Amino acid sequence: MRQSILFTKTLKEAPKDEVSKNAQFLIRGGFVDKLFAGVYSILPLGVKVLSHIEHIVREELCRIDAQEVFLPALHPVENYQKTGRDGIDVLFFTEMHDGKRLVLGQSHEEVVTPLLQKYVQSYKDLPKSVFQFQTKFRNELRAKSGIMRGREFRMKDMYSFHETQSDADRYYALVEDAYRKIFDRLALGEATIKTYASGGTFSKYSHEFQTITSSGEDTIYLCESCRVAINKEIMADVNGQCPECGSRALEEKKAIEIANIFKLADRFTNAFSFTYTDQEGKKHPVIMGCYGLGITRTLGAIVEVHHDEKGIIWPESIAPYAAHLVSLCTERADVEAADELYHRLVAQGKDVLYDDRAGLRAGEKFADSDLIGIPKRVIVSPKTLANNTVEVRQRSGGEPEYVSLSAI
RNA sequence: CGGAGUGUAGCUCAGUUGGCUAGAGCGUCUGGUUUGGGACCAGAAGGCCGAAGGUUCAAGUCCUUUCACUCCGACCA
Repeated sequence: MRQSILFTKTLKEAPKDEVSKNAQFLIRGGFVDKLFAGVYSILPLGVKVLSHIEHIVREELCRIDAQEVFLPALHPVENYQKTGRDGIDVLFFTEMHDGKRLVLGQSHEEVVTPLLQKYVQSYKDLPKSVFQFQTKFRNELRAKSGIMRGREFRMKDMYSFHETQSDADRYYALVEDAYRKIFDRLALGEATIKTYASGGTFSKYSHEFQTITSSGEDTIYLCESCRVAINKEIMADVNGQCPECGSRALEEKKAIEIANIFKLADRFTNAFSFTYTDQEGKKHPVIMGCYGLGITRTLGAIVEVHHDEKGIIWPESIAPYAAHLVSLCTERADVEAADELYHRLVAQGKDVLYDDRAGLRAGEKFADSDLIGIPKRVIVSPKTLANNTVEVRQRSGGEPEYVSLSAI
């Protein structure tokens, strides 16, 4: 991608009323734009990062036999009346011309449960797991923390269906393991802590995945030896002890919940009379689990964890581009040499952002490159061309490396 | 929905006890000089001062209403 054709521009200053680092850098770098409180446009660079995050999530979920679907965002209100959730206050309502009431999807139990019901009748049809990437709508009382709490946001949600609770528990553990791998690949593994949280009616606890960051909205208590944490909301229920080792040596941290896993038992399947027939011909309620992972929020969390005073430092796995080719060339012959290098990299299948903008000084280009945060920077200039090299630098710092043009 | 704060140029902000023909920096456009860390010089364009009422000879400035945004609560992925 030639940077000269990119329609977004970087900003020198952050919008005055954005406080959170994720919002400041994502807006300044041209990854997102705020339309109004809690509602953001995702711009070309942001789309690249988001799609890389989703690619990783998709790969790991497919490994545990989950199947991708894409469910509607418009839901008939009747489904919520069946589950008794038509009164919850985060729902956005709208209606059709004939007055039929609709809900803008805030979650998809009310859609996915009757969907699977159409295909699952027998124990032979279980277990099943489906997931999607969706825009969720939640009428938050207050949007805040940049893209971390929006009224419209992207989320991966997954639902699994089982014969028994023990099979659901087995899958729950598989999802936990898949999430661990996802967070490792997103360079959030270190900072992301499995956290005990309130479980609702059907299990003692649910589990959240909390990324430790000062801009987080949740307070968790971290047990260093187990690397698990307890959400403040249930500290009283666990008597202030780590549920795994009983330790009381817990450290208070601010964190942002980027994912959760939840046992639903027959909470939703009962509402739709969703049963399966076992070997003896008896009917049983299908047992469900649900597993959320906030894609937009994860994007924000990664920026919160990986930045310095100059800008974002993307992990390689999700960087918008594999490399930032920064040209400082002005003379025609040099510019042509830089162009040629860019075309060579593209021909090699490398996804490169090429700063070919004319008339900018080196300082401006470097500052933009720091802000955008592509981990590898390749500088081509009259100086390097005179030696038949390019200069390669890591965004994270360290000494430059000079690579011969013939080696590229 | 309670508390606090902010709305002035594309962006960040000045604007004193009401006197404004509304400013600066950045960005944009023209020309010139520069060219490895947001450089410099000269010029130009760009504003219904969030919106609606009101007070006044006079309102960006005071009053009322309203809308929006940010932060702190409550609530929530």
